[in-house]
Amino acid sequence: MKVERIQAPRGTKDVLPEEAKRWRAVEQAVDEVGELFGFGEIRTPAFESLRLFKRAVGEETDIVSKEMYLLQSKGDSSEEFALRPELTAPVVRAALENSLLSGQSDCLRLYYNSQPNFRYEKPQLGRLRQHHQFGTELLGPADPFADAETISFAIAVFRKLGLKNFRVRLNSLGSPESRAAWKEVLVPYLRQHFDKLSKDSQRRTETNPLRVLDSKAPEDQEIVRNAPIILDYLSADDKAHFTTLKSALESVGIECNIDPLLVRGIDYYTRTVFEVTSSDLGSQDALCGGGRYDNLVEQLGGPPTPAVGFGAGIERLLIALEKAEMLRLAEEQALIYIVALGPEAKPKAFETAGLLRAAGLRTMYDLLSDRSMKAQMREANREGATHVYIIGESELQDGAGMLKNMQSGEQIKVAFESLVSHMMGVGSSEPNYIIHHS
RNA sequence: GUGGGCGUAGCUCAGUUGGUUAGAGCGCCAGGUUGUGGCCCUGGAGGUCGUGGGUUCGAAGCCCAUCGCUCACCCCA
Repeated sequence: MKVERIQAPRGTKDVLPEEAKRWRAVEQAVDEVGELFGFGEIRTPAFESLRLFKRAVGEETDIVSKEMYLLQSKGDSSEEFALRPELTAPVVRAALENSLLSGQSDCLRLYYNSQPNFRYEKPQLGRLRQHHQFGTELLGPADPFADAETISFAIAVFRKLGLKNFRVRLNSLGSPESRAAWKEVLVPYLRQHFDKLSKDSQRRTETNPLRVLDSKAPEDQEIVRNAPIILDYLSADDKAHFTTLKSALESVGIECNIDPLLVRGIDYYTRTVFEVTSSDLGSQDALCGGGRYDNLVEQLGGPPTPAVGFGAGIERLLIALEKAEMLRLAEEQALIYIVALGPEAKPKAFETAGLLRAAGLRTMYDLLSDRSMKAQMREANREGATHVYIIGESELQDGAGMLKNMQSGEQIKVAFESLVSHMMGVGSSEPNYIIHHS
């Protein structure tokens, strides 16, 4: 009988047990940093009203115009939905919907962890159709230290995980007024060199001139290099904001590369934009991207509320950590493997495992039927058992099993009823991962 | 979306200009040790050569399509 195998959808990945340990290490690090910074966790639905993204991210952006998964809705609702391609808009929506902003003059500090995002793209290493992000959103503060706080949150996670070979790129896109002034100079400049620009950049000159700046096409490089830069068109306030941010980051040892060519593909950004890239990643090298979005909350129907945040890709972070061989998982705590010989021993093994587990001791036993001692021992060894507790016919008779230390090979008889207390002296409660820093 | 590379056992890979029963290492299972793991020795299981067509006396190798991975672009986390 030949049955067609159904595959996982293109651009999605299964996370298997070994890999899942690495995921948990990253997720733990994010939660710890969130705790450390006093941010509260938020989780939002995987799909939202399509209008949310059209309004927030921008209808002309690639993300909205060609990368969204649209959902067909049942019933008579004419509402269209989309799997979320990013998290800032949903988080802002949730904050407004749950009145998190009203009645408090303080700022709202939110973070999210391991949240799936969906974009219909051609898959590549580090570019999936479903990928996961952690990130933050600070709603309320206009202060440049909020920008510094945001970047430093991201860096704290990376440092905690021992990531190296990463670089922070920073730029300011200015307030809408500054940007308009700059565009008035930039667009004529690009038109002036129109013939020499790459096809893509010619198109972008009209649709999204900012994006010409981070073109990688060789023929664009010189034109881009001599193009008017936004930093020269910033208002006094924009400039002061940027300067304060730069020195704040410097004061905590976060090195930034000011990159006037850094633009980002989402419409809502104002002033600060930044990106963290890794040299261990190939062409999809952005680990984290974010910036300030002072007008978005209002655009989504809230009160005028300045805000800043970032999103970071977990799959990419894991690739970078693996390339640099950074994330080492520590050896596990004690593990007891019960070897049961014969059908009479199995119930006793199950019962004993229950007692050990109730006492917080990791315990396993063979789930296959009637396997030889050799097979069970081999599996115990493979699973990394520190101890094996053997229950056979004679052990059942005299009420005591054989406890073997797998490292030394020594074995002693331990009565069924005293096994738990005996093992309690052996177990440890080490954390299940450690991180190497150099 | 555009252009290039790849697809042989669970994994990493061999497979000579198309030529009989498609191989290795690791892993897995069993035996050597009638109730003792790791090391060693012996044996075994496991492959519609990604899938579907085509060319040919004959295809893992050639041609076409398709699926998947991958690299660069586009875009981005």
